[in-house]
Amino acid sequence: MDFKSEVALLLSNATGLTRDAVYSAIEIPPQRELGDYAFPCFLLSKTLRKAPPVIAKELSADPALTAEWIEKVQAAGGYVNIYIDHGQFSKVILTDLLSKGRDFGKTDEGAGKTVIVEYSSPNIAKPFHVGHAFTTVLGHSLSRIYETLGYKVVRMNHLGDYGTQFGKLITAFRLWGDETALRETPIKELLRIYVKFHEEEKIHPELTQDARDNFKRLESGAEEETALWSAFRELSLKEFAIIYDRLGVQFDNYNGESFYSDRIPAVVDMLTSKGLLIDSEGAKVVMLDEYKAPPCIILKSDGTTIYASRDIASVLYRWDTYHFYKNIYVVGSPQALHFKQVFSVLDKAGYECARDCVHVGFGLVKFADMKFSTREGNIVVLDDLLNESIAKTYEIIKANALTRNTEISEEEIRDISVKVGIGSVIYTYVKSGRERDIIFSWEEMLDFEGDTAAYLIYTYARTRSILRKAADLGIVSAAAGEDCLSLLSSEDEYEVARLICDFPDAIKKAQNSNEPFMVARQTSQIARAFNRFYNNSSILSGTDEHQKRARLGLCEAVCTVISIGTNLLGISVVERM
RNA sequence: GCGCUCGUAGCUCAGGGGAUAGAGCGACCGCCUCCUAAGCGGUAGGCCGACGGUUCAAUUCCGCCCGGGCGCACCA
Repeated sequence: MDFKSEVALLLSNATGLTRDAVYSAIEIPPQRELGDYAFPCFLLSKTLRKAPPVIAKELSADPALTAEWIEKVQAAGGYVNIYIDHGQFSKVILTDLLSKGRDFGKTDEGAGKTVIVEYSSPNIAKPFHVGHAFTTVLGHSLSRIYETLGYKVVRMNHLGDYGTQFGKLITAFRLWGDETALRETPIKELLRIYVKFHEEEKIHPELTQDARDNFKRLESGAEEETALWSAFRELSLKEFAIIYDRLGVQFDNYNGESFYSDRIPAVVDMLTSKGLLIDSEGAKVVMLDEYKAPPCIILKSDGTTIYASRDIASVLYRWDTYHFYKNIYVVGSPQALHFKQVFSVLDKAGYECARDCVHVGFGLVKFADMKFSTREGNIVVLDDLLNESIAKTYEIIKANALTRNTEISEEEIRDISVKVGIGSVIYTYVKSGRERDIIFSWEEMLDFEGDTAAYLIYTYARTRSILRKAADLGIVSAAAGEDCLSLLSSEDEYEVARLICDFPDAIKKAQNSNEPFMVARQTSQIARAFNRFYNNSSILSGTDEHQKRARLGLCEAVCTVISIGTNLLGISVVERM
């Protein structure tokens, strides 16, 4: 039973408005004292030609607005405030959750639809930095959110694995490469020779031509060059795999730029045959004035292709292969124009699927007083960030275990540190709207009392601890549908139930706007409400058996929701901390 | 110059036509003989960047301006 839509039904009967119209007009009052649902009467004042407060008064006395779960209906200014029976509300929502368990929030609204999520997409032979982590974390979370709503998700890692830099790498490796180093620390070695190439190039300009020739040979499939390129790619990928493993991320395929390169000529042919390709300053472009965008370059003046052409090829390939419902690109906001151009070109060429392509942008990653021994330039490598976070988390947990004198093994402390340390980094990426720049600050992200992963994980561990204790005491949690659940009618208990009730909706909103933070926010609100309840009420030490079992049921419900929420964000929880 | 985006509490961020604008951090004051005090409560703190417009109602929508960020053809 959905209380809001039941309220809408009653109001619809009383007012003559459609149920949908009422449903969308219903508000949640700003103060608890004002009831649980409110209907603003302003929109009726014109047709009824009465003042809103008058309408509210009349409506609140309407016999149509009665039900056994409605406590009272009260007019307040231009609003009709509806007070529902909190115990019954709690029982209904907890019954729903307890019967579904980890499936709570799942729907099949996406059944039969395929969503492609392109994310992560690092460059081969380059370090994986904190910007890559942003797309990786977002894309991973979005994938899980879509899956929860029944969509089939294809996770694509569009690797930067092609282009003239590979000619340079081949040249450089033949001159200065170290086989052993390449195998041990591939990216470090590749970066080393890449940097050396650029230094040497200044003194020996002939290297540039050699690199170009190598890339040309690679493009035409020459055996030696292809073998080297392939080795660079595979070894880099092996190193990325370690990072993905740490983040708990996986992909369905790694079709990068190289994969699409031989599909570009078809794009050029298609655009040519449709008469969209125009000569401009030596390059071939598609004009996009009607889309209020600058021309999109398809072929450079030297006749070679450019990233826009590759992205167009990839959309067409994906459409042919998956007939996607949505094709999502989790790529930094600065590339907004590029995607607008790519999608516009496809739209202009008559491809309807262009409208189902969406660029999900995100902001910059910044640091507040963090000292990193940055290896190259001012990029921060993700591994360094994770290691540092884990180390600092370890110190905090270790210190706390000592002061609290808990018996906890060194091994377990290490395990908790890894999960909380990595979770803290992930949470920083998903705690606010993705378009915002984010700032890493140890003080903030590792504050165990703030809006952080640690707080969330701690709350989860706390619910687990209570559930374990209850099992020891032989107290059985209330099951779905049990009447004792309606004992959960206090302010604190109702607040938790209400927030849990909104959780599935938060997942849908997150999907709709491609904003994982909506799940993060709802989850953290539930955790906070639970801690308030925990602080004010004793769960296991009461005298009323029914109440104990009901409260334990609430505890179990919160445990389940936090576990679902953190899982959707890609954060791991621990049994105790 | 054009385009996109943002401007809300000291800081980091939610909200998004409607009833007294919220949360976390920080500051101040409190709460453990009791299930994890890594918790909780309270207080202080806002002309929601400025000005106009639409509306019964604007922090929210529209316009203009100011300020920050980003992007504007052969890199990705």
